Amino acid sequence: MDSPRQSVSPVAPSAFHWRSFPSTGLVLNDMFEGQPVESFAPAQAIFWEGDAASNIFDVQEGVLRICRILPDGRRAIVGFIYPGDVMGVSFEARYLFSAEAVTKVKIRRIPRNSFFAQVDDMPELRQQLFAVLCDEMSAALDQMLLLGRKSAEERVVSFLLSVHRKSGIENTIELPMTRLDIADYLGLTIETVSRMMTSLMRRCLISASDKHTLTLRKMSDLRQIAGWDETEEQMESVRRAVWPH
Amino acid sequence: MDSPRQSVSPVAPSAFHWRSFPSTGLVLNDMFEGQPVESFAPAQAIFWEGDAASNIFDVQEGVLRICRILPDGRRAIVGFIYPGDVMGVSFEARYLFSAEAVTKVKIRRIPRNSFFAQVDDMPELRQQLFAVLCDEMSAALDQMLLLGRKSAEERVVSFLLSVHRKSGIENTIELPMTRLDIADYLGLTIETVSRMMTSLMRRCLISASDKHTLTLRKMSDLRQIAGWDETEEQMESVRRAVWPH
DNA sequence: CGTCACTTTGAAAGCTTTCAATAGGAGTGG
DNA sequence: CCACTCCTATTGAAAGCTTTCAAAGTGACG
Repeated sequence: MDSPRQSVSPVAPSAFHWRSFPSTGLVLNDMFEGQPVESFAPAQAIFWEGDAASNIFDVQEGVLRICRILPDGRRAIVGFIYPGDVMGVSFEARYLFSAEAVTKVKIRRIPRNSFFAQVDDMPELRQQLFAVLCDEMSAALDQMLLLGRKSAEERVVSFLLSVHRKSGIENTIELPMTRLDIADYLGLTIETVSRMMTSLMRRCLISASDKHTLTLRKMSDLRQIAGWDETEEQMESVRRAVWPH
Repeated sequence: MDSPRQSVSPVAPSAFHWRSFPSTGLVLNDMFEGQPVESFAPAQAIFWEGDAASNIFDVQEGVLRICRILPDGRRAIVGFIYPGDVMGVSFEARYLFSAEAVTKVKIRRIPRNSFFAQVDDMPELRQQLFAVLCDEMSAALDQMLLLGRKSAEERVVSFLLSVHRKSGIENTIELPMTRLDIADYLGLTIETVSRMMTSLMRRCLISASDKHTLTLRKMSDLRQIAGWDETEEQMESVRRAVWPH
């Protein structure tokens, strides 16, 4: 996937001029240098929704899930966090969601205060912070379309493709999360997720070496099922977040 | 609803100190002063998803819907925009969604370039821009939970309550959008929305003077149906976006 | 080899959608 | 002022997709 470093200096779309800063090459993740690395075991929580949002986190290894819970226990996973992602940059006084380790996870943290103080002073970091927020927003909009208007099969295939785009190697993807996590992410039940997987395998669109390692066999068919037309692919190339000036 | 002016200087949660700037009282909306006011008729589009994101908009009057469409025509409305909202602050080179007038709408626009140039130079505006983005993110997370895990009735009631919070007067709310808009916002069909409304009326939880003007009769019952417990109410008070320092 | 957690599969139930028809309202023209 | 049209909303009945409930299968671990 794109590291923040890569996403800051894309080919500039013609419509704008991009401000050029003295190229220190500083990226958000660098702010965490020198901080101790903390490890979390699978299922451990890093923070809970509603906690005072005292820290910003940099994920070095592993995968996290971020989720919201209804009073009666129903859960929605609103995103998965991969290495290189900066997490907890909500602007509110309290975290908007809980974060839990899916796999073993290594993170570093810095206090919100100093994170924002630094970002406030450095235009380069500021741009990146905006970029992060806008990438998150873009992903959130995609997810709303998925949850509101896609069928179970479309949701599962969309998910597989998005994992592939983020962390796929060749045509194989790793799904470190459980079926329950996937279900809560897609607004389905574990049974439905399982059935859709089975159905895709029977049709040879995917195959599984083990339950958490899949191979995507027919990308173009899968893309069509997910509703990822060429337009969407096109969009990808311009969804590099940048600060116009 | 809260104007940006109000949301910038809330009671500070105890965990942080808030940077105090020379109080110019400048708000994002002020950046649009002097710009001509443009009018749009209901159903007119202000911009389309994928258009070059050349402008930022300030909504003075009316209500807009912002939506995404699947290749086959299925539509998801990802939000409604009310007066005072600033729209189009995506960070990408192209708009992430289409914006269409629900009612007659009056807007002003400024070029992205100058919007960001100004914001970049003024810490006060910067904070507000972050605030806007984070409010949007918070709303997006709420919506994902709604779409992924709430029943039809819970969705409709949640919607009514959120409209009430944004623009309710006493216990009455205006729903300028059609049932189709509401359905596309809630991931339902118009028939289901209609049935839920009918059901709520039969139980005297709401009543309607006309199809677009409702009275919420039993707020606490409605809140319970929507899954808005006291915790959530509590959250509201700390969801005033601010820049920690 | 037994336990436990996760996953898969089957069958029935349930909720929402689809299809179809009716009703209500605003605007137009005779 | 009424008839007519169009669009939106409501209501009913049947269909469909996903969920729920239940049971069996799989794999990691002690």
